[in-house]
Amino acid sequence: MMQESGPETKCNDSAVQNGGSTGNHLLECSLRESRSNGETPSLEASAAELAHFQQHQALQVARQLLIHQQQVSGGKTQKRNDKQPSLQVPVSVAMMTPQVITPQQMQQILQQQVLTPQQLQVLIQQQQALMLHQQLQEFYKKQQDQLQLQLIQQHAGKQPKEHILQKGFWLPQQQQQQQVTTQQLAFQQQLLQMQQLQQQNLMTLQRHGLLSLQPGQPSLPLQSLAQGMIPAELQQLWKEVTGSHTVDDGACNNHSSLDLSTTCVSSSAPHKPSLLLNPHASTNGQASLLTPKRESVSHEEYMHSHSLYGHGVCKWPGCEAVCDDYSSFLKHLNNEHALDDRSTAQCRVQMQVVQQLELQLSKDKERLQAMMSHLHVKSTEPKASPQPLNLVSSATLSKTASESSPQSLPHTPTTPTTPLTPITQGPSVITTTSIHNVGPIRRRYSDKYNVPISSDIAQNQEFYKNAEVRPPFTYASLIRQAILESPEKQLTLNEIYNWFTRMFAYFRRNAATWKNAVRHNLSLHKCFVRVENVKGAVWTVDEIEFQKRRPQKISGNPSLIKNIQTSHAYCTPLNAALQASMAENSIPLYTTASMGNPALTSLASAMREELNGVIDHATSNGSDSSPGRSPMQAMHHVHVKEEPMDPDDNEGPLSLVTTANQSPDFDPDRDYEDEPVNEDMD
DNA sequence: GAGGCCATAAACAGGG
DNA sequence: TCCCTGTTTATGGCCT
Repeated sequence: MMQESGPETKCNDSAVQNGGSTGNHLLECSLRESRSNGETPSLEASAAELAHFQQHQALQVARQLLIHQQQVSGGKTQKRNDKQPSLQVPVSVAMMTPQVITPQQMQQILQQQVLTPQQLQVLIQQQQALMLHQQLQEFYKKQQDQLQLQLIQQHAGKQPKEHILQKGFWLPQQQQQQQVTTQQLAFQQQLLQMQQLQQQNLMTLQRHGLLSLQPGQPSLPLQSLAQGMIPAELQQLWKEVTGSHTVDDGACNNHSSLDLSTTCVSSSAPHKPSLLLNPHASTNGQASLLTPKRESVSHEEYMHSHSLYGHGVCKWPGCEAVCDDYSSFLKHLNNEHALDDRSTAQCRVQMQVVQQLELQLSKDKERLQAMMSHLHVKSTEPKASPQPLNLVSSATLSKTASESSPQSLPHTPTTPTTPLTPITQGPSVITTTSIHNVGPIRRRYSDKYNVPISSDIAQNQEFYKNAEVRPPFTYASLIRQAILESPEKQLTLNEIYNWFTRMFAYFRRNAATWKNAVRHNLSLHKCFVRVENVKGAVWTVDEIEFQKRRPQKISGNPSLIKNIQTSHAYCTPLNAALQASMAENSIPLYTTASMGNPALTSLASAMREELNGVIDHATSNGSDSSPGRSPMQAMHHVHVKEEPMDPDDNEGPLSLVTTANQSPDFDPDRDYEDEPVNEDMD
């Protein structure tokens, strides 16, 4: 009745002409499939209704995306008859990639290795967003035309015969006319409903973490939604670059719907979703709201791909609810973080955080460029890895990791996360190596140097847990940290092993090697005391011995002092710069910044610790200048809690119990020993 | 170049 | 016998 063959064929053709992207192709397949079900005239009406419904679904998503783009591009009032083909590229995208890059150009970029995988990912996502936008513009326009045409046809009653199928019976003529009017009303109601749903969907997108992107990435939900619509070449390129597990884009699985099924699906009839957003390229291990349930992809693979879920904990800002498995997490997500005022407010806050981070990043990048140009420092790694913005020399991480891992551990720049700066593009920071050292260095830091191991581990806990990167600390420092983190300040050897494997992904390999080293260090260093226990033997830390390890040299060797001071002097202005930048961008340290944002939390923590260190450093220079106490010891003094000291002991911070467990990420009430340990990985 | 620190490897012994 | 734990020695790299 609706003469649907014409417009739909046009629509399909246009979809193919637009590059045959996966998403449109899926939609087209779906539409075509639905039409194929209604070949006989008697079924034409129902088929049309089905197609209508599917179009309605597709239109919802399309409009939702367009509206978001309108909001991004200036908050223009949405018009239902938005037929303007003008491409409103989001600012963040337009700034980066004003044009769609062809696959050939992308290939060229890849061959030239100008970009890091992270940069490439961002670029690809931007490209996806652009292409999706274009496709959706066109698709949406055609859908609008088609819908209007249908409305006009219904209204004018020009159909030769109106076969309205309702409940399986043919209606009399009066009922048919009434049905037409009813349809019109329903149609208008649907259109109104669409607008409401668009808003809901948008909020759901934010709720599902789409806006909690890493700094440097455009805060654009489209990039995730667009992942199913990239051209095959880009997908292939991206597969090659990231090696990420992607799902083959051949089959259309109706279970491959969205995590936001609560809105998209529930808002419609329980039909098979016609628009499938392909969960392609869970890029960078980062989250997408897409939680495909395809059988070809293991469920656990995607457990780690949801940015709101990690290590069995809901990462919704301020939540941290423990979810045993992914399904329980989803239940929790839908129950506890449903669309309400609170979640909406949190989303807004998160949006602001992301925006501020992006702003901060851009400013700091400019500042960095100015600094580097001023210092004539050659950009360390223009195509290289995201350097961790670690107060430890980031080069140490990679250097030591690569150096002492003959098994060629994957210390690639594409590790899941990096300390403090999960994704940065280009040289994020001037490392100490790039300034002070030329060539490889090998240095590991004990607590006696300028970086408290507790704070570093606490700040980069997730990084160390996930990335097989060697921590830049000695075995002795790590062992000590493990012992001091324990409630009773004593651990058995096996518990030390467990701490290593639990805290560091690096130590989940080559167990024989590092375990031997642990035993060796325990025996070798006098600071580790073996105490016979009822259950066996436990190891404790003799802080006196630990602090005495190299006091004379540090206090007596001017070069060492200078080195430490240099390091310290380097860290302090860095944090000052960070603080200034955050202040400049009005990022409160302990409010929104720390609200579920590990990066900012870490920054704040690092700055807090560093400021403590500076204060204490100044104090120690003045009053506490006892010989044998290194500047680091003085700094460390901030992080230690003095216990009743032996009055006869004048050796400085003796009998100290570090308060490492007061680090931001440490939960003193948490029984780490009860946690599952990767014993099987040995 | 010497000395120290550290990582790694290995041998060895004792106990469960 | 095997494994775990603990000790000791040797070697090499890196740094000061």
